[in-house]
Amino acid sequence: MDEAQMDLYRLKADLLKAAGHPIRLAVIDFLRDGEECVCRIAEHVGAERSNVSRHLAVMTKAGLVAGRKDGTMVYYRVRIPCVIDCLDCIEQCLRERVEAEAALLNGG
Amino acid sequence: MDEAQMDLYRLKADLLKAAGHPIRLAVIDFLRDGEECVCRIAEHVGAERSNVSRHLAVMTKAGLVAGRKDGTMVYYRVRIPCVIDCLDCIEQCLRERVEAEAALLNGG
DNA sequence: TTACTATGTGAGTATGTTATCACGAACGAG
DNA sequence: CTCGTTCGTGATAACATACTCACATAGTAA
Repeated sequence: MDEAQMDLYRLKADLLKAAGHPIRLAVIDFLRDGEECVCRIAEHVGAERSNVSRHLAVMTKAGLVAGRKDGTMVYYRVRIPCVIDCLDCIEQCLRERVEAEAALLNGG
Repeated sequence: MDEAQMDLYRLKADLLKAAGHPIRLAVIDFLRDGEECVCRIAEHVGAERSNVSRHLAVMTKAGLVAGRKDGTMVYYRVRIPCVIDCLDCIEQCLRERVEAEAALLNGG
């Protein structure tokens, strides 16, 4: 097991962990169409602002999103465009799994 | 925020969390070309068998992999084919991020 | 039967994550 | 200036995860 290869796995795992929370997925989805302030994000996902702020910090550290300050507001946006595609791919995985389970139940 | 939508986010997050560990990513990568027993997996990723066994249990619960018993051995395989594509997509995200950072350093 | 192997699991410890509350810094309005 | 808003963060508690060791189970082989 190559150590450089293991480092790549670590980077990938960090990215996956940063995305692996329902609130954070909801945030990313909300930012699909453009930037939003923390206040609106918190309202949309139905969580406390301080909590959302921490989730945004986690995603910022992972490079998933980025914030832009404007007065008292901070507007966040998705930083890597293909993250959206990845999440759609995950949803496809979920559908595949559900279909496989259904096939199993039908004696496939 | 729709409750059904939140449930979908929870499912996605569970899948992402199940994949979000370097050892587990190494295992999935190792299983690209077919099934392998726990013994060989543990040897390949350089971790204790009991530890690998637990990681496999996590991934099995999430539906990422599945095991097949044959004598004393248990052979694991990737259960959802498109998981492989997803991970390649994640790697692409990593590359995009690195390029964005490089562009930033070059004054882009 | 005994000896050996492969696998999984209970117990314990260490570490990491999440949510909440209270607070402070930064900014705009008046 | 003061007041209210937005945002982030320290402290804490509750919870989840990861790893190791020792052991149990289930199978193979002699």
